[in-house]
Amino acid sequence: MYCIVHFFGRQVFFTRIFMCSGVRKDLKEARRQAMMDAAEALFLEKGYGRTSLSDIIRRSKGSRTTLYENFGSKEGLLRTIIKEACLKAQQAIQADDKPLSLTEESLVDLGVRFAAFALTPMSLAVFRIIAMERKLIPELAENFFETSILPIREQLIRRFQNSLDAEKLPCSIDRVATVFLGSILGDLHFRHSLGLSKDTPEEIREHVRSAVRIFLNGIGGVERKAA
Amino acid sequence: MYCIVHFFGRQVFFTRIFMCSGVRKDLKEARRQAMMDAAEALFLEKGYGRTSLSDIIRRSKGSRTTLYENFGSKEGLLRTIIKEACLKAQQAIQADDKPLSLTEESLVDLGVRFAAFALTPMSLAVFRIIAMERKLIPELAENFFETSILPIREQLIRRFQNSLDAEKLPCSIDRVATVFLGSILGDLHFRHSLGLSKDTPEEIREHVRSAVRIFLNGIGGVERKAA
DNA sequence: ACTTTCATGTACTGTATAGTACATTTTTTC
DNA sequence: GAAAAAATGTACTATACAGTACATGAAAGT
Repeated sequence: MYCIVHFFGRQVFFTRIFMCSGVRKDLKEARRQAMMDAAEALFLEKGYGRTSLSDIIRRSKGSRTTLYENFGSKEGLLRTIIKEACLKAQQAIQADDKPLSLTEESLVDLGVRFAAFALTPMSLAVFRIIAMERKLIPELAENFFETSILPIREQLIRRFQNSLDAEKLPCSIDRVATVFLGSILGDLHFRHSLGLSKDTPEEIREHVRSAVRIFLNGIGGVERKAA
Repeated sequence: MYCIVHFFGRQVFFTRIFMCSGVRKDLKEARRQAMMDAAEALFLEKGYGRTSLSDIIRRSKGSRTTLYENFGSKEGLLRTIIKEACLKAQQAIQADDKPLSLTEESLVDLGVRFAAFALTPMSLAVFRIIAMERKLIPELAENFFETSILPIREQLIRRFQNSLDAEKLPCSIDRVATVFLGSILGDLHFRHSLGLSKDTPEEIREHVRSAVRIFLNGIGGVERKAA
């Protein structure tokens, strides 16, 4: 048995593999994975509509037949990619479930990790694709939201419920969490979605720090200043 | 002279017009406008990639030749539509330049008008299209940002400069304005871009009110609470 | 009224592409 | 080691579409 392994960026696949028995499934799986990697890369790069199956086949060094056996159609491939992306997002977020105290530093850290995740080329591309193809895959749009933003919001809500006096807040805990996340991500996500700017990690941290400061003041329960 | 006027939804165009002299230019302009209306509607509905020129020609009851004479190419048509949308946005925002005091009611009103504008099907569609085609029309992406978000932010910044003591703020005035707008729009725009939910005006107002309250507390300049 | 000019409509071309059918190669089974 | 089964590669089909060329028809000038 021998195999030739190609490296294409972060993408690994096998060709010309003469195997001992029982390895077939692995090969099939490897091909499938190679196709998904290629499709993912191309969808991120050019979007769903502009990516042709031939592109994907070329890049993955696979074949049309294999693609159709694994995914059934172009749409099937898209669904698989998006689902996988959601799964990855979920795992990344769960792995990131650090204990959270309501100090500036702690919230800034949470915010920066959240922003860093949401501004990943991957996250942005998935967002764009779903925004565009939302009529094709509406249930995956929900899935995306539920596995990316919602877990973080719920983590925040739990934390707030334990530490904040709901009576003294200017609005419900749910809204507090929503407003907080929005203030962190709103501007950044909007600009990055449009490909307008690529803020440095330092700039992002500074922005998040500003948002956190205003937020912590904001839920402090002191009387407002009118001008 | 007589003309037959067709109504197709909000779209008006003329066919079979036998005119007195000098009206030709008007007809040409009407045709051009009909095409832009049709293209706009279709781009909003199906996106740029999924809309074919034949669709647009059919819907506008115009002809291929006219389309190419007016816009040169499909991309030219897209550019025209986006530019026009930016222009409309700019006008809508300028018309909306009410005097602003830093009271809760005043900021809620501003926020609600801002959100209402940004969550318009039109605004969302333009956003989606630019996000998707940003590599085709990068300068229009900038243009979009500069004519939609930026004017409002600058209006806020001017207002803040007049009324707030920069020394007492937790961060620069620019960031204050950015964070404020983000806290209002972040969550709403994200969900609406994905087509996930259609909040009622009441819900939007409640959300904006929450954001404004937290914000006004937040810039109050009091010491933060740590937990 | 006749010609010129401009606007419009339509038929066509070349290309790209999703999906299918079949041929080829590799692995398993006996 | 030959036949069967499975996986893979490739050639093809049908279609959709952007863009072009040309034909048709109406208004303007004289």
